[in-house]
Amino acid sequence: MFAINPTDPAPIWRQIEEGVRRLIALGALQPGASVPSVRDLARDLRVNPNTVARAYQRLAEGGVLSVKRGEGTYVADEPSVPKRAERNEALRDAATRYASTAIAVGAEVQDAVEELQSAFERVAREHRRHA
Amino acid sequence: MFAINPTDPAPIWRQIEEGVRRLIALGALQPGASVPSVRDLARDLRVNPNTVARAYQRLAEGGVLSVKRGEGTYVADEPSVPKRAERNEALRDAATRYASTAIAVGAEVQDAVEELQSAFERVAREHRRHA
DNA sequence: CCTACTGTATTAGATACCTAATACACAGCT
DNA sequence: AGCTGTGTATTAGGTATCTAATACAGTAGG
Repeated sequence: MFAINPTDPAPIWRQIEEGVRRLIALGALQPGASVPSVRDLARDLRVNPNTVARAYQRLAEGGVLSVKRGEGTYVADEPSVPKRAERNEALRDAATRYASTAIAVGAEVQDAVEELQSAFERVAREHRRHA
Repeated sequence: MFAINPTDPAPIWRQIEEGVRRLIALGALQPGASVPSVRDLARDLRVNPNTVARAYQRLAEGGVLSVKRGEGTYVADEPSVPKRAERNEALRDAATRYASTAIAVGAEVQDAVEELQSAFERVAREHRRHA
């Protein structure tokens, strides 16, 4: 699936939440597909089942996953996508954080852009592999 | 100086540390210049003095700031800059985080790049203002 | 000397997060 | 029915962060 980054200050449940959204956005997880069970993913990520459960619950609330209690969890038939406003806000926020640290380490815009493009390819490729 | 982002999962002391590095990298804080006192900056950022102190101490350890106890804190005469290796690693890490969330919200590379460029300008401009 | 400002240190409390260990309720399958 | 695998809930303990309040130590200036 994906990996947890221990150096990322973001809480693990949020990393999981984002990871699932990523897989769906990339098409690695199609609508109706089943996602790993809470315990399976927890073992896979070397993480506590409660943490995975928290991420799944948030995704279910957000209409991204569909939970069938006792049976399993699936990608919703029509996975809800963030509205344009929220989407732009999130993107802008993330861009600000990236730009801030880039400037702090003395990088130029060009460096940051190149590194970003590499990251895009790398993340996408990594996901299509384990799909 | 700069602002604290409450939505940023990074701890406040790290945001302060990065903020100071940013100001120096942009030339808004020249070598030898005095930085606000612990209490002043704390009041300015609406934050506890201990949190600011922690950031200053780390920056002093890193050779970025020079502390004169009882007198004040100043930008080091030759502010140490991260080595190329660490710098690239940090940039790469930050780029990965940005790319990850960008993909998660369904953004394309072009969108992410544009937003990044805007963020660069915005952050730089914001700093030169309050310099 | 005294006051006012520096950075520093300590203690305590609150909150968020993660882990671990148990349970419980539901679905599917033999 | 019994077993196994689902998601869910609860309790406890540990760690990191932030805040608040209070001191202590050093410097500058009236």
